[in-house]
Amino acid sequence: MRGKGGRQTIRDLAAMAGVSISTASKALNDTGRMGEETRQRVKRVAREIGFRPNALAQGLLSKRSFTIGLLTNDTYGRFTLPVMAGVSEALVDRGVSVFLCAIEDDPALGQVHVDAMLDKQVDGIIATGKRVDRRLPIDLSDVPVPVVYAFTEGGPDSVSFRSDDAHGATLAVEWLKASGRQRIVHVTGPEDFFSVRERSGAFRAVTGNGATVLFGEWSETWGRDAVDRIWSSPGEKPDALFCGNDQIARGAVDALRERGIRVPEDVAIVGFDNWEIVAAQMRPPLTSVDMDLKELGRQAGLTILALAEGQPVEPGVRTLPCRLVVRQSCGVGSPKTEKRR
Amino acid sequence: MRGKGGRQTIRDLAAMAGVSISTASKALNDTGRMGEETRQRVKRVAREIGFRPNALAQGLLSKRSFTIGLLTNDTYGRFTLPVMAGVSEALVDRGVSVFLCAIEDDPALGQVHVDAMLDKQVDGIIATGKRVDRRLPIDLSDVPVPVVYAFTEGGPDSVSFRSDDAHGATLAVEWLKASGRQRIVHVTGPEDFFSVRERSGAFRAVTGNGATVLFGEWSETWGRDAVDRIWSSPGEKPDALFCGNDQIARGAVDALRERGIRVPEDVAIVGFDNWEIVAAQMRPPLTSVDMDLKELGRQAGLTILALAEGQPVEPGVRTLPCRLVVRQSCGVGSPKTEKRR
DNA sequence: GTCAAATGAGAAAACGTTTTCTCAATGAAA
DNA sequence: TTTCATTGAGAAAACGTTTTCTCATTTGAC
Repeated sequence: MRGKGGRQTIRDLAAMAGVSISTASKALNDTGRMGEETRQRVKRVAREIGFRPNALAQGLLSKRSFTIGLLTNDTYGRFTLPVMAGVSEALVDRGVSVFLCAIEDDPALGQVHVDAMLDKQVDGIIATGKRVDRRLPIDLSDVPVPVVYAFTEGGPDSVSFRSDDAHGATLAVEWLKASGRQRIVHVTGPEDFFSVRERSGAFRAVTGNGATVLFGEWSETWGRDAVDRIWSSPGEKPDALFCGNDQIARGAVDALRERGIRVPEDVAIVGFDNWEIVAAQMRPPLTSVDMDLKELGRQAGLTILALAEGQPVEPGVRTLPCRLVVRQSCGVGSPKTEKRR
Repeated sequence: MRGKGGRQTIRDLAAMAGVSISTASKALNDTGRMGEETRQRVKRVAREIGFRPNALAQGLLSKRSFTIGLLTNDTYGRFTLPVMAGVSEALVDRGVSVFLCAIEDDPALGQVHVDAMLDKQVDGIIATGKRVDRRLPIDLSDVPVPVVYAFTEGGPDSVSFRSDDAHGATLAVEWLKASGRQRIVHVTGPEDFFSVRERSGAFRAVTGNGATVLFGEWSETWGRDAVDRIWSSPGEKPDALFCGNDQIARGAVDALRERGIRVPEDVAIVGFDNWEIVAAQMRPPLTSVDMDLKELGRQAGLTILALAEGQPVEPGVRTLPCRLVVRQSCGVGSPKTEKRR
């Protein structure tokens, strides 16, 4: 019935149901006036022939395409994928589809994608990236549709979402303290990252003044180097490491093992990002702070939808709480459940 | 000029250029007949006001939306992301945008996404997955638009693309042999994977009959276990391991190091997938077979476009050659370049 | 000067919807 | 019966393009 060359239009439907096009439309949308029997007949025929309205035609008239764009410069997709999943999940049952545009760091490419999306009359654009304190290489401040920023820096007066990294760090430290650790060291990424400063700030605040923070890069190598540096200097050694991401944690655990130091018995480890593919494969599996990027995506999706519908949305930065995903790198005494705020 | 409420339509453009709508349209599309001066004037005004035609209106008329859908059940995006990048790269400068739909393994969700895309009149759908010998949880055999399968099993008479895993395995083995290795063992994933059989088949063919193949799972743990098993059994030890993926390779390297066996001096390692984030962070960095999924995506994109334009495309499975990405896990004597077929 | 061909440009139809307007038929109140 | 409100349903306009027609004017050949 379907299939063969082009879909059924409302004109076909109207003919089959023996009504006019306008009546057919009104029947389907539960608007207008007509006999109940007529309305049901149209609906029944529609169901039978599998009629689905052409969204292009609807969009032309309604000025709503039920389409949004997700712009990202995060090539690996490590941050973008969860965000995308959240956006999609929030919007799919409202009939909204998502254009994904990976623009690397190329402004020209970005412009091409943005233009293509605007031509297609997207109802809004969500900008996302790989770093919360950097802008995308393209200026979205005067595109003619609403824009929401997620995990990337937005312009002034923009609506943006990011995780509450200070909260994440606090969760980690409190967990370590609660499991009896006294001397916690924070091994993290480059200090010019906003999230590094957020996390280390909270770390210092919660641990007290003296606590050590080591800044480096986002790599396993740095995790190993940091451990080497700590354990080859004199003085008391830490009984816990809070690492700035899961890769650093991985490097640290490897280096500890090589030194014959046991995790979690001698040293407990907490990571950041909860990058499943790393955290869960480690031995022992890594307890890690999850930024809940999917939820962030969900909220960004709902917000862009609200904006598209003309609802007012307060500009500003919204931060979302983190979660601690407990695995075995902090000891087995700990409950295995997740901890939420 | 732009921005304020709604974009300029061709009607505005025509008025500003002092011509009729039809003349404006023909001027922009270099069709129809008119004075050269008129044509240029229209184009100039269009440029000045930044006119861009509404793709919804164009699509309504032309039956082409310049939009395609990418359907995937690969949640991590490990395979989907490179494919997506290739698709997008191939299509963006032809004005085609891509809907990304992650459907997990949920048929109902898949149907919702497919329906939404069809409503939006996508010109075609590319189906992609996480495993070459499994179907998506939804039947695409009678959607009314062209479908191309990439890195997932397509129906009979479908057009599909996958990497030539036998070729990849051959590349790996020949590289190891060329660098003087004699006793190569293949440590790979579960035998019920088509790609495992492809690779191990080629491995056996190239190494000669006696060569050992160990089937297991796709994890670091299995890589470690395999090394333990090999080195704790009696007999001559291998001087090279060809691993079924990069995670297995990683586990193997870790286990070897713990045994004091040097990589690459004592044992050379080649991985599969060239998953940058794993392969490049390892120490030593891992030489790995790259399935060139981006190229696969590019070709899928071009193919779906051809189909959308009504060009005939031969059904069947197309396999694409792999590349060997040489890093340091096979010795430094080897050239540092990539090897292609 | 006549006629055919070429040129320049606009009118109108079409794409598939939704929405507003119109109108005839029905029913009820006087 | 007349009048008026209500009901059911269709006609037409609109959304922003592209394309096909039509037509008046100019050009060129004789």
